[in-house]
Amino acid sequence: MYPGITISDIARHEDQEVTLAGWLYNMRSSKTLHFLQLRDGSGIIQCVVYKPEAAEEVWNLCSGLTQESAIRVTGKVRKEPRSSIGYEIAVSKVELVHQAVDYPITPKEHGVAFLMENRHLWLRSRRQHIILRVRAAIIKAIRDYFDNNGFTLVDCPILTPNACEGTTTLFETDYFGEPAYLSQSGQLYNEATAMAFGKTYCFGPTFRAEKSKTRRHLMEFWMVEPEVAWMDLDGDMDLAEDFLVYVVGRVLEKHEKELAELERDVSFLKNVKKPFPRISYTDAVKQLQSLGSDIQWGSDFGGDDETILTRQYDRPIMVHRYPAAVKAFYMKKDPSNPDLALCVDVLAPEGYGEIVGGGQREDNYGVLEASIQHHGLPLEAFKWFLDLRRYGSVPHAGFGLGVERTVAWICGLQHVRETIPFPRMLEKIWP
RNA sequence: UCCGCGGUAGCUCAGUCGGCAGAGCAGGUGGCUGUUAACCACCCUGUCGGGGGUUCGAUUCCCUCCCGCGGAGCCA
Repeated sequence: MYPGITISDIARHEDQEVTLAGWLYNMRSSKTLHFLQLRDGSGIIQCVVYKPEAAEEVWNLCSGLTQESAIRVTGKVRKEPRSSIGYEIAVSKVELVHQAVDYPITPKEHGVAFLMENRHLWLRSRRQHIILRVRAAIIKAIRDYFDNNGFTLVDCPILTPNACEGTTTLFETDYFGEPAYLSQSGQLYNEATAMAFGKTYCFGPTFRAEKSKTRRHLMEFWMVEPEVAWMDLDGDMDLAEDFLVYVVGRVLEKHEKELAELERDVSFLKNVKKPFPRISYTDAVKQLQSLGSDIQWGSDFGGDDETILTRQYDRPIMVHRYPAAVKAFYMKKDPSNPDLALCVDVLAPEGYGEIVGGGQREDNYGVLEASIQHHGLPLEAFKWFLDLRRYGSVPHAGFGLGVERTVAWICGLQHVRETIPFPRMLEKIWP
């Protein structure tokens, strides 16, 4: 058995008798008519049972159907101008495969807590369905961009022996009696693969055990991380800009209708064109202060600062050269001012904030070794990483893009929890 | 971890200045020849988050715990 004709494909079967397999999304009835809304994962179509023309057992079976019961419906595909998809099914036969009892998500309003408890069922709802399809399209566009531009996919390990950056809290697991940690970034391993392949990217889940409880945080999230040998910070910004323009353009090109169904105002997305404003951290701080923020040079932006700053622009902005003191140990210092790191964050507009973080890496053995020690990290754990600076060290750079934040931004969502099928949130790991 | 808001029917919520708990939806029954979160009528539904306290009486006031939501910090 293999699924046959799908609803998305129904236009090619006009005036033919077809059998569709799916679930009953909703039903409305009157004395002589049943309107079955059939959902098959590819779409929803209305199936009409007209009593005077229907077999008695078909009519009676439909009278007892419940929301989300599994059925096979046979009937003729006919053009119907009143239908939102232009077609409906004139039913001749219905087979009940499984009767659902008391499906909890009714076609009415529900609260987020209830829906998250029923996330395994919520995925069947129209809005969630659209969001996850757009997510899939975004991921496809990301892969296509790198695959078509000379990058090799070289994935990084998820189980790691030590903290990559030594800054954030990691999930610890037991690795045959030794502690191991779930990766929070493929960054360090990516530097090794870039020295082997030139242009690489990794794409997978990453884990942060931080007690973050905001609309922008998940404990488990997906990140794509390109890394390029012989690339400096300016090249890194060129790449991030070109990449984001491509991804947003691809989604708009193929999924604008879905975004409209999510009531996304796509005008901001249509502004995602080169060039993105490139603002130094120092200038951004001055700009924020003139806008009323009490931020001081040297501290990282707060959520409000990011929102205030991004609202000044009509497209993503790239803020570069943050104070080295607030950045990771592997960031290369700006030769013209060693208090600054050669790094960049891309901030999405409309208050969505940081979706990309990256920069140029320290390629000098002695400087990197000192930085590891300065950050209080164990040198022996980074021996292999230092090796990359002993054997043909070259300038290199890269960045990481958070998939869920990108999906939230493109879809215009309030919270990242709807951008992944089963979000892992603070102290909430069910379903 | 901290700050704020909340927990009342299966769901979304109202309400009780301390005195028999109430709407809509869902579910059930009946009605309606084209519905689009269909509509109309009737019926059914409660540990008012848990524990303790004050009180003649607590769902309501107080304390405490649990859970949820929003935000901060940190980050993608």
